[in-house]
Amino acid sequence: MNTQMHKDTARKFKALAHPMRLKLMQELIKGECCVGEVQKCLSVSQPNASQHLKILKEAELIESRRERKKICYRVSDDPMIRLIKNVLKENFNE
Amino acid sequence: MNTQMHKDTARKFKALAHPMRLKLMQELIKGECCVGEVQKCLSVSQPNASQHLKILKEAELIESRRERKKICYRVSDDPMIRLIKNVLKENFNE
DNA sequence: TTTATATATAATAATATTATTATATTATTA
DNA sequence: TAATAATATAATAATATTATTATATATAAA
Repeated sequence: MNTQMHKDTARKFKALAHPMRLKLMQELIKGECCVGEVQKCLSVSQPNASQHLKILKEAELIESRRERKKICYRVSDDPMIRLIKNVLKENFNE
Repeated sequence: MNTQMHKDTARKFKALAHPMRLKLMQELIKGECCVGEVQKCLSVSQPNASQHLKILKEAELIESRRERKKICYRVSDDPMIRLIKNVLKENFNE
């Protein structure tokens, strides 16, 4: 009964526990996005997009790279990603 | 892009986004438990056990039945349960 | 019908999360 | 080097979550 593992796993679930961040993951699973694209796609303010991306990044669910002026985000190679894909498949037929 | 579905899914993730509730699910997946057993097993106060159980129940992840003086909780037949089992398998080898 | 047992709820203070607004950083272009 | 574009961070007020304490409810036993 490793409590640290429970904390880590709960942290990832917490990162996913927001409708906007779920939509965000859904988009990133389709393919890499920069912040501006996220903003447009989810109709959200720039700082809010940045904040939500940060939360997902801190949970190690996504990663980023710079491409000239833009920062591109993509899903990371985390076992949780496969599970999220399954959730999306079940709930959204994707 | 069904927003209601995103809300519902986020609600379930939110219910799972707490170390104690993860442990709780882990125990309930092993088999039905009454509140007193949960209390002992997780070393938590009686009201706190009740509150966490309530949150999982409202997310429709668990169900309950009365057995004389006790209330027994069990995992519900929700597609999310299978995913949680996979998470536990990956993270805890269970 | 009083007492004990098992669980739930209410009230609450401490902490965390959220969206918004303003500002800063970083990289490119003029 | 000044201006612009793209993104991040800081500050903050509103709201939500959390654990704790006290109290209530519901069932069973004496």
